Amino acid sequence: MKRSLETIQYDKKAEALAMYAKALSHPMRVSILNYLENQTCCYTGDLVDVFPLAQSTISQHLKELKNAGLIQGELKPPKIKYCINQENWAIAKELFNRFFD
Amino acid sequence: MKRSLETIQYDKKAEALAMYAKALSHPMRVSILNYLENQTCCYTGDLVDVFPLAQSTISQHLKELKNAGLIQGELKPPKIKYCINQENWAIAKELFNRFFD
DNA sequence: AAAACCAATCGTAAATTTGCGATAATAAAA
DNA sequence: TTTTATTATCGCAAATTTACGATTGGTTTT
Repeated sequence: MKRSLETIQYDKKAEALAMYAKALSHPMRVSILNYLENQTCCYTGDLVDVFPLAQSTISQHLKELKNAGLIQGELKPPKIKYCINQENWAIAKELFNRFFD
Repeated sequence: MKRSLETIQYDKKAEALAMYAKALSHPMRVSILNYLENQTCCYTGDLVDVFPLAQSTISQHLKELKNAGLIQGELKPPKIKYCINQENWAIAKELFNRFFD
């Protein structure tokens, strides 16, 4: 896109909130997080069984959630166990709480 | 994108949360909402003065927030006064509250 | 060492998002 | 009625997102 030359500087909290919101902006990713909240943890394969999306697509969504810091993966060869990252989860929770007054 | 033929059916609340999250997924839109929370209401022109983005771009962001239901516009010719849509705001707040346990 | 298992990454394609300038639309004011 | 003020919309271009199948990369069995 034709961008302004200088990158716009936004408020740090606004940027952080937008970052987490972006991670939550797809129903599949919200569903994954809901699933994780109930199951405590899960493997990629569990999600592939539950949701009608290709394994590679689900893996991509997991990657985005991981990049946003909302989940973390633990090597449990040959599987990978994903859990919610409680620390960042709390940060996001606080951000949204404050945002919505 | 190459989509599955049948559209995937997600949980209604997951879809609603994702919809609101999408509206919040850009720092400019978060900034607009922060501004609106402090000022109660504002005109498009106010935002054009405050933020270094083209008027058309800001108008587009406002449109997205309106489509998501988070704000509403009141004709105040020749201006348009934007306010937070309290009803939907409360719904979104509740959704995020529940989501983050 | 070879085979099997599971998940990440690559390559690709289509859709969507973001941004801008230019133009249109609407209503008030002159 | 013409001009002015304000905001929305259009048309375009670049970037990003979403999705898939195919391939690769680690580990563990065999």
